[in-house]
Amino acid sequence: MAAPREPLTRDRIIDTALHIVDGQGLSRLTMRRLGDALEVEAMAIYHHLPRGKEELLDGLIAHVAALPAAPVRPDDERSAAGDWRSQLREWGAAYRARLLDHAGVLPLLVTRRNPAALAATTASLRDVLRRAGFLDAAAAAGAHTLLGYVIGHTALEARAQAARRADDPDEDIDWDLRFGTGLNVVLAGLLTLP
Amino acid sequence: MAAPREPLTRDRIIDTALHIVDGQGLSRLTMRRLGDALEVEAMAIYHHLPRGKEELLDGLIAHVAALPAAPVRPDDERSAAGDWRSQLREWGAAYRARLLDHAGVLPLLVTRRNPAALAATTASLRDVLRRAGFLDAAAAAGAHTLLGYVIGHTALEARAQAARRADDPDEDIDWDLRFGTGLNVVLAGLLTLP
DNA sequence: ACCTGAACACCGTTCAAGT
DNA sequence: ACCTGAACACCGTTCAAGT
Repeated sequence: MAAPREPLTRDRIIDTALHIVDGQGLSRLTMRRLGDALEVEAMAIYHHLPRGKEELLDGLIAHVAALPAAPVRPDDERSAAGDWRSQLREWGAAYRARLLDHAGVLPLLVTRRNPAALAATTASLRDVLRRAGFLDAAAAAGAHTLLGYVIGHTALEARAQAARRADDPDEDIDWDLRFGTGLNVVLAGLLTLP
Repeated sequence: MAAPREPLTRDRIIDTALHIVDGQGLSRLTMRRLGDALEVEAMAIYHHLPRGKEELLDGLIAHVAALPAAPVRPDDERSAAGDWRSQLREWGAAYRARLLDHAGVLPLLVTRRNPAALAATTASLRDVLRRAGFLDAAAAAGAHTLLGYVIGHTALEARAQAARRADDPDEDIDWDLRFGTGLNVVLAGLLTLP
């Protein structure tokens, strides 16, 4: 008797696709290979993702990029004024780690596809800054500055790690330190906003 | 008599490819279409770019991303101390404009391909900061912070512009202003570096 | 040296058909 | 409702052949 196959699901499809991207790279993600990994014909995927590969890539972005900055408790009394800096430092470290874990998805984040995928994260950053006392306009601009830095700097890091090989060890950068330094620069600069 | 065809050249190939990407998007850049645009069979391209499409994309990145921050004159006496800020503001505006002009190449900048393409730009930024009086370590970190911000924020902008349509005018962001605000945040924060 | 033609092993996707 | 098989219009690339 055949093993009772797990039913095909949108979530399971996207999880499996992410696994392929993480393990073999974005260019190896094909509908046929994804079908193989799901033990199904490639065409079955279209039943759950009618827009095909476009929808699959949109799903990958949404899965990786939606990491909010604010903790679940929206009005934590214990968070002293000024604590927003360490909260954003923690968020930045977590977001960077997530992007590096799924570095194959990074190029998709810079495409015009699924532009809404970062809306929740941006809104969350804006809220943190607003609660810290920033005016609306400053909070909105600060959120974009922060997110832009984190995504861009992490992209530079991912690129540089590809160049690091035995015959080119002259550039020996501590990326943990460098990311933290830059994040502190941005956080310090936010204080100059009106 | 047939028109004397312009000889095929590495530069002409990459220029034509960039034209296709700018006009039709990265996904429409195929070796066959590129051959058509060059009035040549696609296979002729391989004679000038032996590594094929990989080398073509590497060339696109190098062509778009290598915009130095320092002017040609490396030791301009007239540049007063403190003028480095406006110099970096000008560079940032120019770099952003270039990335937006070739937004289709942006995803390639976040891939692991051609990791050396940003080396010249990074070195140039480091030099500007060093001449402004920053210590070596601070100049290196500051260069990455700046470049990361500019690339990341511009990527956010390119994404957002894809979402802007008639039925979604609630988010009406002045991106020129927003980019400048964030750049000023980063520049102000650099002053906190040792 | 430079380009072509034909061929190979792949793609994403449609569509009628099965259960 | 959910999946399959065959087919279509494409890809990137190799390789022998032309000039």
